[in-house]
Amino acid sequence: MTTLQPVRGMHDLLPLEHQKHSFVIDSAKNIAMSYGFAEIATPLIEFKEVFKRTLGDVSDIVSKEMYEVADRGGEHLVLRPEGTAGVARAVMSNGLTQSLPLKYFYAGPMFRYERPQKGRLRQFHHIGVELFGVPDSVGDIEVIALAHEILTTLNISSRVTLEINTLGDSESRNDYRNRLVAYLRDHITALSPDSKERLERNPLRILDSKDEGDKRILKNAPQLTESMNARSKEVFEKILEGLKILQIPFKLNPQLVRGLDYYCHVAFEFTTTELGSQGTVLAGGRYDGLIATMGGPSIPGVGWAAGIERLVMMLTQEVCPTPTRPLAIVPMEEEFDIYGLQLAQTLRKQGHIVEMTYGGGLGKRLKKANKINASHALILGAEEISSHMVTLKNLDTGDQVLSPQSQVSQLLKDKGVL
RNA sequence: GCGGGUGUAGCUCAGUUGGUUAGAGCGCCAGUUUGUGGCACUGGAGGUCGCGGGUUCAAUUCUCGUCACUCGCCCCA
Repeated sequence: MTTLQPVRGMHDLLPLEHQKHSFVIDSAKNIAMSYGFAEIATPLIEFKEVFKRTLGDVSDIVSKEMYEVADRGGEHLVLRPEGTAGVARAVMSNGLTQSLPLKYFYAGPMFRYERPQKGRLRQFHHIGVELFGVPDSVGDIEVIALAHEILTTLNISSRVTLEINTLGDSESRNDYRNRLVAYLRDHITALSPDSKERLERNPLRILDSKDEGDKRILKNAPQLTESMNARSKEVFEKILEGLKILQIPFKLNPQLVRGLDYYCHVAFEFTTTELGSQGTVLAGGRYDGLIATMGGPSIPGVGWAAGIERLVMMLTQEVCPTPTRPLAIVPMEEEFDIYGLQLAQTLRKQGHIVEMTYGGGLGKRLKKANKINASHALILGAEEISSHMVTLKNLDTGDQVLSPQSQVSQLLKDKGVL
């Protein structure tokens, strides 16, 4: 029995669920394309270095959450834990840095060796966008506007809050980091065990600690804004101004920081209270140093990623498209099946969705037609076949008419049925 | 990685203070209906009570372990 279980934290996507995933992906992709973003796909497996260098050695993702595989040549490979580093790698591998800007959309599975929960799986799915080569705030604004539009189309933007903050440029960020560490060192004995450890590895993350004691200490801690230099402040102001003009509501959150090393300047998250402790639905920011960190030229970038499973959990019934009802081919006897297949083929070419019914007589097959939620049954008995006719039965009203096979498509289209 | 909860039919859940053949609703299959489905009625299939060890004359029930899911922490989308 155990071997029939899927691997922990990895789920099958059955048709009902898969439809929702596809709906999210297709909606997002279409909107992204209307902004000029083009779809890209990178391998699921990369050299470990790709993530180690970009995400930062101290991040949990790199230090303990990567699925590692050694290939037969002894290379250290990993299943990708996120999409940005792979896309950045592809940009360089393919020499795409020559014609900027680059605007990419991607969707696909990611892998993290974490303890599964609702909305947090070991194999999960992201959609995301990356914009390379635009240093100005328009880039940030546009990318956030794109995110907002996708969430609006999926009908979840009203149940989500855009939280936004700036980490400043590296000068500002380093200055703040030093001041924060100095302050916290004075209070180290009162810090929670988690935060004591973070003080060494990733002090900025202490800012969103949920520990009450930590929160008390942080009340008097130096503020990020105090360390912002003039340019960093100006850049951030411009972004906020742009969001206001585009009427995208946001909430400043000075505690919002990023776990991953490559972020600078703006950081943002669309969060919800509907998903328990997995409140972040879409998150991103600017990563001007990323390409350079990987050994490429200094090319700025900004982007975001969203968890498809989390988006799917927030979908409401109304937005999910209901699949078009099929037409059911109902041959009355097995020997007529082949005529049914012929008719089905013709109708599909004319744009209809057509399903065969398999096995049994008329009664049984109508039952099956009903079960697949067909709108009409196309009945083929001895009489119909000898005269090239078909009985078209409306399964909602029970009405039926005899029609020449060659005219049944037109008949349906006249009634508005595809 | 740490702490708590849960696990009985395909699904949602009853139940057993440890005792013979473990139940319901929905779903599924068949029949009433061999050229007419849905509704109704009748019948049927489907469970090693998550898995493994321990206690006991006897374990689905008590106990330990394990796996999965779930809630919180960590982290993150």
